[in-house]
Amino acid sequence: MARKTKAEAAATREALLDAAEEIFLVKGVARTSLEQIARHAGMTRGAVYWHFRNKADLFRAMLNRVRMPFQELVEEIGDPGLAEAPLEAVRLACLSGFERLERPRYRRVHAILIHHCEVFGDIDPLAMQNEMAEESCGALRDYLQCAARLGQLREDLSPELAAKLLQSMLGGLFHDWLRNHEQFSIVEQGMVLVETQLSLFSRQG
Amino acid sequence: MARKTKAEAAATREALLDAAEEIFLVKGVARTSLEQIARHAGMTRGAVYWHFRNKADLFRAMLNRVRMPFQELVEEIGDPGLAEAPLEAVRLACLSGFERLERPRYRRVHAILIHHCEVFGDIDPLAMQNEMAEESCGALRDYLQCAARLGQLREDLSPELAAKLLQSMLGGLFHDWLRNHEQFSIVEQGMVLVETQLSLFSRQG
DNA sequence: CGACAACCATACATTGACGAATGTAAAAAC
DNA sequence: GTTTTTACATTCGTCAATGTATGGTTGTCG
Repeated sequence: MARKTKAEAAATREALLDAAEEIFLVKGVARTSLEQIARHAGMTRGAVYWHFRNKADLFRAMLNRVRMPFQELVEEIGDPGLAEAPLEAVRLACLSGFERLERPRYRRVHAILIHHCEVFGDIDPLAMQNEMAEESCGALRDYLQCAARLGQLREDLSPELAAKLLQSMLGGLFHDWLRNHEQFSIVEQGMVLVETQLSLFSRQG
Repeated sequence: MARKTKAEAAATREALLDAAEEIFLVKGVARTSLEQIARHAGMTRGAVYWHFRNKADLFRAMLNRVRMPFQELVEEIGDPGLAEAPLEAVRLACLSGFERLERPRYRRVHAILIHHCEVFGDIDPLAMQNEMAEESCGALRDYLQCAARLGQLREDLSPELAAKLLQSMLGGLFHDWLRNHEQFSIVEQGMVLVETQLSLFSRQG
């Protein structure tokens, strides 16, 4: 095959990743061959093995397009008055996260990671989920501890417990929605749940 | 090979299912061959193909050993005074469910279904999870509606919303614990979360 | 304006899992 | 006691997927 220009080569790389997302989501990671991915992108396996060493490498590249640490969601808001309103910061961060998840690429990749892949090669999706969970839980705990210091939490509720409650609820919602996103809108439903949960946490709930 | 007695044959069938559970949990369903299952049970693939038509059939048989509908958990309690205390009924049902999950067989099979298998053959684990989720959510809604009629819920909280909140929280807890059960005890941690959530729901929280 | 290396297609070798066919020895049935 | 069936073990053909080696253009850089 003839050599492509650098931009064209980068485009076929993205096309391969797009095709992988779509097929992984439908057939699962284990049951999709590199041949199917290549054909769906209008290429052959040669292109795949040029851009990626193997399926695990391709999988990692797919994940790297959608990294979304929790801290980024808060910084993304950029409101400087949030240090005194940690509960509102959590609310806005959830909103920001939900809106991102509605973008097809984010939704698909997270659905694949959580619901459509097993361990394979040197990839351990459960370990990745553990990292994500611990990171978000830690961030939530920080904000709720801050809220507790400011007296914005019920006195009979420890911030650690509230953080775990909220994190479990968010995780459950996340899983449910990723299982089939057509059942409900995660922005609408999620914000209703987050707001009622936070109002139950707050002093004058 | 020599023929075994009926009891011995049933025992090897169970041994094959036990072996499948253990290996599925470690290597994932897709990456374990029937050969590995048979060898781990001290048999060969011939035994597997005698007792099961194929891998999907074996998988279904594995699931059938641990069916646990939500309603059963309530009936299992058998306390007749529960019609007037629906929140307590929910609490006890959660306790009963948590205790069951700590039994290795239940824990392993659910972990496999949720975290260690993709679609394969005519098996769709996500559809099964959907059924489980809708069933438990429906049951929770019934109990919380009952609680609302009895005036045991905060007036500013609809029972439907409370049910979704609780169901999401339980689902998140469920997923987190099944991901690695050594992180915490689901009976202890789960009951703390359920009780605080229910107390936040109740009128004099 | 060459020469090289990038970009991808094609062909080939290897692996390993499945499923079916067949063998067999003992338990059940009569 | 003979026959039949059960409960496996063994073997083998097939096929799909992987990985590698190789070839052929054509951008791109000195």
